[in-house]
Amino acid sequence: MKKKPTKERIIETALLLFEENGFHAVTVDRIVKESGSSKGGFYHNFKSKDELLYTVHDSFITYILDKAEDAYNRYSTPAERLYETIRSFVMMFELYRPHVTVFYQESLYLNKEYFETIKLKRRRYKNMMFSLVEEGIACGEFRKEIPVPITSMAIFGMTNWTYKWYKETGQYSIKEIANIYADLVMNAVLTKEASLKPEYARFFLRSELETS
Amino acid sequence: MKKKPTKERIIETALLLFEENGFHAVTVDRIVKESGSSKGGFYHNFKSKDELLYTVHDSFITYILDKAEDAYNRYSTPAERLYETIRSFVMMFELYRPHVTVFYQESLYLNKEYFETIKLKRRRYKNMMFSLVEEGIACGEFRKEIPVPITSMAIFGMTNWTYKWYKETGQYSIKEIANIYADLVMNAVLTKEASLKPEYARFFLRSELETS
DNA sequence: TTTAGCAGACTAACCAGTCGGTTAATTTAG
DNA sequence: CTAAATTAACCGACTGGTTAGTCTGCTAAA
Repeated sequence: MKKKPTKERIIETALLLFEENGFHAVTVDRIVKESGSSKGGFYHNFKSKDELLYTVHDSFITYILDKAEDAYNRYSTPAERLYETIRSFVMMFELYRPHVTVFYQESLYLNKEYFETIKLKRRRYKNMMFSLVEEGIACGEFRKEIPVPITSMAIFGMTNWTYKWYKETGQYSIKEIANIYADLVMNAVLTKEASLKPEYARFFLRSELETS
Repeated sequence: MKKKPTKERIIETALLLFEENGFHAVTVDRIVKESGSSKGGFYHNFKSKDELLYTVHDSFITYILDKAEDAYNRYSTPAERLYETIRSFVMMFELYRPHVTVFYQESLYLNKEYFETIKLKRRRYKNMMFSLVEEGIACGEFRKEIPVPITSMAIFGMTNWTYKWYKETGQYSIKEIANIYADLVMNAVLTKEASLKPEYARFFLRSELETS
């Protein structure tokens, strides 16, 4: 049984403590104690408590940017891309819910320089969603009466909010939730014609009656 | 020119400071200074810094519960009730955005007893949304394949998230945003038949072409 | 020998809350 | 109505506890 490196142990412990108690309510002494490390160990691996917070932020946004680019490259129509982006984002909560919580809850407390770096990556993610919706409207798959920025932020809100309530032990699996969210969004944005395309039928949930 | 009472001035100042900097990054000394009061004035009006945080929380949740009950009583079909609830919720941001920010951002730091009180009211609001969706499915206006809890939380997420990005100076007015959100949700949840009812036509945005 | 990694006692700064005192309003007594 | 007494509202210097970060030193690997 080989022990994980100190740095990793500190990050993992801090992540869970920050999630539950908030950045300011968690002391370095507590992180150090619960991760089985020491003040010396902590400040050997991190310049400051702020740098630790930044590390947690960056690991998540880097991961999710990667996933979104992936969904974009694997599919060719806006409808498919949006569908996959939403599903992969929601399914990410299985592994990264604590990261997301800290990301959205504690970013206020990031130092100015750290905050700027994160903001850039965050903006890149936002722009990807805007483009997705814009392309969908441009090619006639999405309804043209829904404005790009508001629709995009609505989708973000719906998916991001999951961190506030999702529990692994809940009655719906993360995959089911992902499919429901994707269904809701596709119903909300697709034009009538696009939603009737047989190759897009897979986007929609089926009611029990239809299956019989 | 009569001055507002100390208590109000403290609440208003604290609200803005908490919103921008977070509860723990704002000291009582700073609140006192920027509101033109003093330590004595502060502790005369509040038992503790925690009680001030509670006051801010309670004023918002009480207001929004009221609005939701109102929307419920003024209309008689689930579709109309949901439509109005969403619109009144989003329009609330015009006045209460700082409250909402503090409500969702700093509730971690509420004392146990205070937190319990707020949790009860929060739960009442959640239950209202669940009932709304449930009744819509039961009477056949909403699609029966969308599960009540997930759909409800999706609607919450979409609307609540607004506090993260809404600016009064943005290109869309709060009323426009409210109408767009309501359109998206109605498209997502209504059955085909319900959405064709002429009395529900007002729920949907019209594209420029249709108006000519 | 050197140095990376870590341990833990120590410190300086910060901050929520206290306390003794002041002023202004309201109530009571004559 | 007037003076005295009481209370509400407020002021700001001070304190005691807390906490991020430092520093000296130890151990084991290179």
